[in-house]
Order: sequence, then C-alpha cells, then structure tokens
Amino acid sequence: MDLKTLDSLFNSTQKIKEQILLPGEYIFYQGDASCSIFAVIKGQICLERPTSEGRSVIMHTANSGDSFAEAALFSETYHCNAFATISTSIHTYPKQELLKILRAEPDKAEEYIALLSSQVRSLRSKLELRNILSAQERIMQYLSLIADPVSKEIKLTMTIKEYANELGLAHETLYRELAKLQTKGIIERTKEIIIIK
Amino acid sequence: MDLKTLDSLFNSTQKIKEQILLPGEYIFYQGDASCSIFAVIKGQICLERPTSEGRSVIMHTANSGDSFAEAALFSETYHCNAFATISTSIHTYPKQELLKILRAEPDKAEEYIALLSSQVRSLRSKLELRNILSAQERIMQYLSLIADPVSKEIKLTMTIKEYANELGLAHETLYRELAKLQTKGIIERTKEIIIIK
DNA sequence: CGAGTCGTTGAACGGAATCAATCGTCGTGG
DNA sequence: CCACGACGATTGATTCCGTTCAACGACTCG
Repeated sequence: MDLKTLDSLFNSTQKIKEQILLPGEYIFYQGDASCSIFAVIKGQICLERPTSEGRSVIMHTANSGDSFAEAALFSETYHCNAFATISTSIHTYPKQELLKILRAEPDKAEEYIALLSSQVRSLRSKLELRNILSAQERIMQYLSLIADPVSKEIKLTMTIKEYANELGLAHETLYRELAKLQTKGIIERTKEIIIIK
Repeated sequence: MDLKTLDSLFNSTQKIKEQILLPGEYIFYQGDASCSIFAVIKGQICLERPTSEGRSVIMHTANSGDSFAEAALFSETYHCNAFATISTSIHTYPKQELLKILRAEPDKAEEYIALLSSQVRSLRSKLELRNILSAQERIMQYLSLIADPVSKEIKLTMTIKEYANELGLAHETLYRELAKLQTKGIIERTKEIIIIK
C-alpha cells in the first residue's frame, strides 16, 4: 500500500529506478548528499545512526513494502547509514522530482499527506501495543486490530515469525500463546486464517 | 515543536480554538462526523478503538505537545473515541480550513509534509528502541540518541517517570539502571543533566 | 500542616527470552 | 528423482531480569 502510493505520486514511472542490493551493501552513508527517497520491494533495509561513542543505533528496519529516508526530502544530507541486511531490491525516487510534483500539484501533495498521516497512525498504534506487557493481551489486541470487523477473520499474510517480530515477541512465545488461546476456545486457527470467537 | 508547527500552518490564530477538558470527558466518539484535528497543550488525551468484542484497544496516548486525529483530514468520521485522562487543554484546528490552506498554499503543504515526515521518523526510532530487550542497552541507545552530539549532554526536560514511560520501562527500573550506569562511570548525573562519558 | 507526587532502594515473583530438539516443507543441484 | 540444506512451525526445560509490591524521605502546593 505504501509502495503503490509512493509510486502513484509519479506521473511517469520513468523517474523511478529499481536497484538490487547484496547483503551488507550500503545505499548511502550519513552525510552523503541526499538525492532520493526509497521503498523496499523485497528484502530488508536497515537504517543506523552512528553515535559519537562509536556504537550505532538502529533507527529503522524497513521490510517489503516500507518506504524509508523520506526525511531526506527536507535535508541536504542523509542523517544515517542505510544497508541491506539480506539480498534486497528497492525503488529509488528522485527527491527533486518529488518535490517538484508536490509543489506543482496540490492533489498529489494531499495524497502524500494522507499517506504520511496513515503511517503516523499505524506507527502510534504499534507503539501503543508495545506498552502491553502480557504477551497474550498484546496478541489479542493486535488480532482485534487487524481482524475484519464483520467476519472477525484474519488472513495470515506473513509468516508467524514475521508476526512475532512485528509484535515484539520471540516467535516461540507467539506459537505458545496462540496455542493457549486456541485451547481456551478464544480463537480458531487454520493454516491461513485466524478467527476470533 | 509539533504544536508550533501545526499552529504555524494557520495564517490567523482566529480559527484555532482552545478547549478545556475534565478527566474522563470525551472529545469525540467513533463515527462522529470529523470536523477538526487537535493538539494537546497540557494534559493527556487517550484515543481508543472499540472492538467488535466489546473490549477497547488504546490506539494512542497523546501528551503535551502531541497532535492527534490527523487522519480525520481524510475521513468523514472519526475512527476511534478520544477522551481526557486528566484535566487537559487542547487546541482545535478546523479540518476544512486546514484542507483549504494545504490546497491553496504549496509551501504550507510542504511544511506539513515535513512535520509528518519527522513524526514518522521519530516514531520509527521509538519503535526500534522497544526491540531492545535489555533495559540498560535500551536506555543507553536512547541517551545516545537524544544527547547533544558534541557535548554529549542531555538536559532532563521531563520527569524520570515520564522518561520511563517513553522508554517503556517501569520507573523503578530506570532509576536502578541509571544508578548502575553511574557507578560504572558510563554516565554522570546531576538533577538536570546527564553526561555520557 | 497534610496530601500528593517524585525520586530512590529493597525483596520477591512471574513470565518471556533463550537454548534445544524435532518435524515438515520447499527449493536446489547433482 | 532423490539427497541435502535451509528454514518455518512447534513444543519442552531453564534461566534471567524487569515488573510489582512495599516502604521512606524530600519537595511542592494548596
């Protein structure tokens, strides 16, 4: 969704470039002139900020569908390093081009604002989820959140490990708690679907 | 910073209204026609989404300086309930007015995009912090992040309890770990400042 | 002066991470 | 076509550390 919308801001796909990255390969470093913003097609990109003490802080881990380095739009340089953790393909959106579009076409700007707003909302709710200590509670809240309001069904679009990562839990914990919820009769599971009862 | 920037989108402060809320008082309910977006001046607003099973999921807790319900700009109705947890004052920005401004003035739209981008980045890094299990590691990363790059100083602008909340730790844990870091000689503390050595 | 809250430390408990092992599946290459 | 390796899914046992409960001094505000 992210992706589609960033793409859709460009009237021609000419300006969007695709790039393949090997594991460990860097896209840019802190201080480099910022010329593009990006989105992950497939794979994983890690953004790290080197600190003055020599360590580095992970700022963001972008997976398939996520955009990253949007802040580059309003900065002359990148503020962190970006590298692929695994074999990864990304889309590259030229910053100047995007700025031009946003300035010239109010409806595109509005579209982008809508995209960013929805990202903000989604991030806030993910953060709020993390405030729930109990694994079982957190999982239930998450399921309630993503379930279809009517059918109360959840299509498992990711692997359980990926869900565990999103929830901030060890995947073993997620397996266990799902099993518990199941025996309690609170949820039903098949390979592809969870239903909240 | 949030606040200032949302305010600054309006050419006249005429359209911005201030509102005082008592603890437990609701601002809007899910399904209400959305006519405004908001920011907290002082106090705390809680956004909850009622789920079909009757429980409710906290979507966001907005504290002083935070804006909320921005997604209302692009929706006819609110998607959650909002209420004050404590005595709270908020700013109210009329949605139609804001949309008009964003459409008519590209530089205002750009300003808003910049604001949202920085929120996205900040939220992502907060989320990433929560992936660090060890309290001490998480605290150090956080300190490195907000420290002045040159002086390595951190001015304590919030109470320790508020920092603990931001970090997703019990405040007792934060006290303890700060004490440990101090005896280890990794940080220095006074009442108002922490220095990373 | 008393209520409330922050800052701080102690002790104990509980639950999630971690390590480990097994099984099934999928893709790959010989 | 099968053997092999990689990885996801799953369950068991153990450890550890952050939460929780508790108590106390200091400070502020009404």
